[in-house]
Amino acid sequence: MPTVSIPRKEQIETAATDLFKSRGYAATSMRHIASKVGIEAASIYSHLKSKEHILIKICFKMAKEFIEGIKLVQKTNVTSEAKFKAAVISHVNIITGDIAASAVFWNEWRHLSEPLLSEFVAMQREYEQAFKLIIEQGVNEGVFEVRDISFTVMAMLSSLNGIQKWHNYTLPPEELNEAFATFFAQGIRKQVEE
Amino acid sequence: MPTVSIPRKEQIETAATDLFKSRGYAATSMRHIASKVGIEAASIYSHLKSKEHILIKICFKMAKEFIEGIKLVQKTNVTSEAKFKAAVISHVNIITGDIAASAVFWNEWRHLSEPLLSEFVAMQREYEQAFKLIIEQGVNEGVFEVRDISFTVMAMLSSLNGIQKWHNYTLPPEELNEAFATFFAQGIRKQVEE
DNA sequence: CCTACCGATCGGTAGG
DNA sequence: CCTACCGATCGGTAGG
Repeated sequence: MPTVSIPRKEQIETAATDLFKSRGYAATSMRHIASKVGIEAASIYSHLKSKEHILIKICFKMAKEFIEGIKLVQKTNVTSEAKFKAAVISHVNIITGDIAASAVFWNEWRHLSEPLLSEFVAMQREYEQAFKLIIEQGVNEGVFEVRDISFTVMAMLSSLNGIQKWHNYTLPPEELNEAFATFFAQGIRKQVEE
Repeated sequence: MPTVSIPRKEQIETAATDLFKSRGYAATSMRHIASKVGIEAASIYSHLKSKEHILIKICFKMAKEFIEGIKLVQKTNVTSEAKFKAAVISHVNIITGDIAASAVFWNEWRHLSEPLLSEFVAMQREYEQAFKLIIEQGVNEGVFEVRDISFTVMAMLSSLNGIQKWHNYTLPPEELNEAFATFFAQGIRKQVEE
């Protein structure tokens, strides 16, 4: 039974992603990546154009996944609370689906150079905006109540994107979903009396 | 009226903190720091031992502030909800008090080397533990209800420590306090009926 | 995919 | 606080 070997290009990208997460992009050298794969640094350039191109691929792959996820949620025809929870769950699933890439996406994007840097930031804003709209809908329907929508979105996204730093995964991914969705939904639910 | 000049050592530390925040520790060179202060790189060593010593000072200064803050809260004799809110407010105040140092504290500590690295991590754990105890108290008194205390603490701290990345400070610091305290307290408050 | 190598830059020291 | 400099390491290329 011959095992299907992983393409070298993918091996390099995976090794780089792990190293970018643990050491940071700037502190990771092409020699570190090559050594992890078992080849020489110069050989990487047979498969990939540059160190930054690896970073670009990781960052934009994740950004696209997040945006795609929330667009799917927007199209569904459910209550605003269900939509909100679905958006949170989508986000958690993408992160737990690739923790290393999520860490690079969140911590290393500043090392992108123009014009891709601006393009990346624009995608982040687009994503935040989509989240805002979902919350706004709930506010208009009287099920949510927030002090400031921008605050709420930033607080939530910081929390979710912080998962990649947790030393302590007490909950399995499926439960993490629900825990976040409930925690946040309750945090913005309109209080009947206080 | 002679202006009191800021000591060169402090100037260097401030410049370094800002650069560590914006470029990251690894991507910041002693020449960058020196240039920002207006001296030569070699001159920094008349004031400071090494690049890592600057990082050490920033990280431990912040860690101590956080621990000191929550210890003060623990000593107060108020309801568990008030104590919880005070702990959140203490955290927000420390961050907004020095955003750049907070960013370095949260994003760059992995560049510390042993044995200080382990010491730093132990301080983070101590802080998390203090937060857990406050929540536990509220759970035992029947005012809070959480799925998992570790989850709650990690989710909250990720959110709070994420403030330094916000591009969007919609709320002034005093309101940020209250917004966080209310958002989280509501997120863990025991629900009468659902 | 390798060997051999490039110019640039790094943290830090010597000596004043 | 500066000039001059050290060995190490960097991202990347030439040529096979």
